[in-house]
Amino acid sequence: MKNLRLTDIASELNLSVTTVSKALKNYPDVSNKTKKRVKEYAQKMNFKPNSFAAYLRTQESKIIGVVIPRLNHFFFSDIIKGIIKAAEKESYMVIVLSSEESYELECKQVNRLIQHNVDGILLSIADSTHDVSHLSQLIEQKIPLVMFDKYSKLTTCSTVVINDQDAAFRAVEHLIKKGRRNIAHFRGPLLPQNSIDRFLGFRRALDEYGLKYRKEWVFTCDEISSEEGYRYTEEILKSHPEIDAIFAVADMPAVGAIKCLNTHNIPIPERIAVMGFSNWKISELITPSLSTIDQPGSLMGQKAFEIFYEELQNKKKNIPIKHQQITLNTDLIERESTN
Amino acid sequence: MKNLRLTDIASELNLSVTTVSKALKNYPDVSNKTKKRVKEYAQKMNFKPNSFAAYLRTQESKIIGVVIPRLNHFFFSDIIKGIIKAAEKESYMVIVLSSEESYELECKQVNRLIQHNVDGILLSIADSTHDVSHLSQLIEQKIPLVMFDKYSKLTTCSTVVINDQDAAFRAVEHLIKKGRRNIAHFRGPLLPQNSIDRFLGFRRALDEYGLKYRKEWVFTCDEISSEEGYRYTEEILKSHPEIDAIFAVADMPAVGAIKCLNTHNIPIPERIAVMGFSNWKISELITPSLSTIDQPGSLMGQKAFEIFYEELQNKKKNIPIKHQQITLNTDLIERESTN
DNA sequence: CTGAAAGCGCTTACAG
DNA sequence: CTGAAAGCGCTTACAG
Repeated sequence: MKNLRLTDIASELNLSVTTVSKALKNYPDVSNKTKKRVKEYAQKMNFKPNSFAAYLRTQESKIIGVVIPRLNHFFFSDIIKGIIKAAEKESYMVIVLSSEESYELECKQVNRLIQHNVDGILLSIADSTHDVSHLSQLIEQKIPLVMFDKYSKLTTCSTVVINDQDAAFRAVEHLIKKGRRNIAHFRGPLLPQNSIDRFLGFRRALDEYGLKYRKEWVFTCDEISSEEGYRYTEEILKSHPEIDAIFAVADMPAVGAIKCLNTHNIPIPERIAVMGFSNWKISELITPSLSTIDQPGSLMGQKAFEIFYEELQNKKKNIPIKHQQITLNTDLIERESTN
Repeated sequence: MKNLRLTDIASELNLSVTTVSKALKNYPDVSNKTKKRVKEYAQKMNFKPNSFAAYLRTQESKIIGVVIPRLNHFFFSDIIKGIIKAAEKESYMVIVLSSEESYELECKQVNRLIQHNVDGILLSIADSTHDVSHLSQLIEQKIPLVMFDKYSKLTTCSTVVINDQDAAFRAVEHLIKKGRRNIAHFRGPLLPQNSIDRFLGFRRALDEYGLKYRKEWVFTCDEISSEEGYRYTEEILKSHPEIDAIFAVADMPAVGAIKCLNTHNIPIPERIAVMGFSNWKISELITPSLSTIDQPGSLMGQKAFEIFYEELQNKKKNIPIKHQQITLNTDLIERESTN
């Protein structure tokens, strides 16, 4: 049982391939009667045009590529889910590739996708990406590019992000309102915009509430791992006993902090409150449960696809493309670790 | 900058398209000198043949489809990672689709992949799949199918699995050796083979160690969620105070159990020991950390791809396909929840 | 309103 | 050893 071809339908219905093709695509110069016949038969036989053959003519592959920094990462899985669902609605297939947070691999994956003639690329940049010429190249080739979550300000393309600075501000403000005055920050790596923005939100909250910024209370998590969170928390217990709250750039280091505090029998939040960022599943399951910022991953993926699709339609109609910068809302989730 | 075509290389080197194509594919009837010229130029220009055009002749799309029951699920992400890495080595692209544990959606996704001319399908069946004709159809169409993790005994295809019964046996044996005598089991849904096998492993351990099986100590987690684990643990505390250990079909219900015991200040493992299954990241991060069975997700994905690739090569050479049943090893991870 | 024909970029059987 | 030509399954400009 091979997939049905236009030729098969044509000979079955005693029509030409041309007419069948046009009927299926609703060309105005085909009689309604013929259209009806063809469509009904195609429907019955579950005919789908061979996308590879179609591509050769239309240069549209009906495939998009997605490049994310990590595959086995809850937040990105959520985004992928949103992308795949949105893509399904427009009969798009999704090829997923990972940069493993490596700049070189990111370049390579982008090139692989170009070679495979994807209609567009949705991408979240790797932490180590310092140069964006592989992305500018996409813009030049007029391949729609949408960046999500982790983006670069240097690339002129549409983006779907959250307001990291604002969300971080609210997270720290929450700690301050709970009476905390000596707040440490586990920040992310130096390069990515969102770890910078979360750090800036942290600083702005200190400023606005008249708390002094101490750079020795800022710890850099290059891996954004629970191990780093654990280690820095031990350091805090040893060398900075005055610290009464931790705001982490992500849930993983926050979970590491909680693990460390539990191990040392330090009461949370009485002695040290902990605030995460992302609202991974784990944050509600650990004891005590972790207060955090909820990021709408699936929605982010969905929006990213929708923008790509809009840009593609405009490109086909030769409408000049206006890049969009979409900022999604985040929610502060209060749980036991700060209450 | 469009992708380079054979025509471009041919005109650049004053050769025919035919010769260029043959040179690149190492046909014996092209002179070494020409081959060298062509290959060097192609290398320099980073030429990759357009896979869509190639497909039309060879019927090979260089794309495989993967269908998993859930996208944002740590274990499956791990498998996907293994698949993508292995696929990359053979220049294969991976299209990922989700069945969301729904039989209908699984059928639909398999059909979408066939329509898109994938060279093969790697699949883990949905919990609700009760009929496998959509899979038998693949075999009939000679589209290689490899099932991983969750498989059906009714489909004649290669599989990559773990020995669930044996792993479950060892998990329960571990609890028994720690002195537990009244062991509850949070089992998975009734249909999937691996929840059946884990249940059978549980029973066999009881039998071999002379413990009585009590069906009122078996609780079914249809969603395999932490919420179910939490709820059943409350029920145990209320109605079955003699229970001194829980063996859960997966980490999530086990984590729910720990959450519940923590909330009620029940000491773990002194009063109740808890054993999970899968070794998700979360299991080492909660307090107390969770003893569990480590499943090699990434390796499972890798093997699944490799088997598909082998079958495809054999199919091309018209070698009859021998299906392989691969069983990967699991490890028992002892952590605080049983020690 | 319908259809013959060209062409997308490859591969490969065939001719020279 | 090299190349002209056919053909994979579509789409679409063109002819009638």
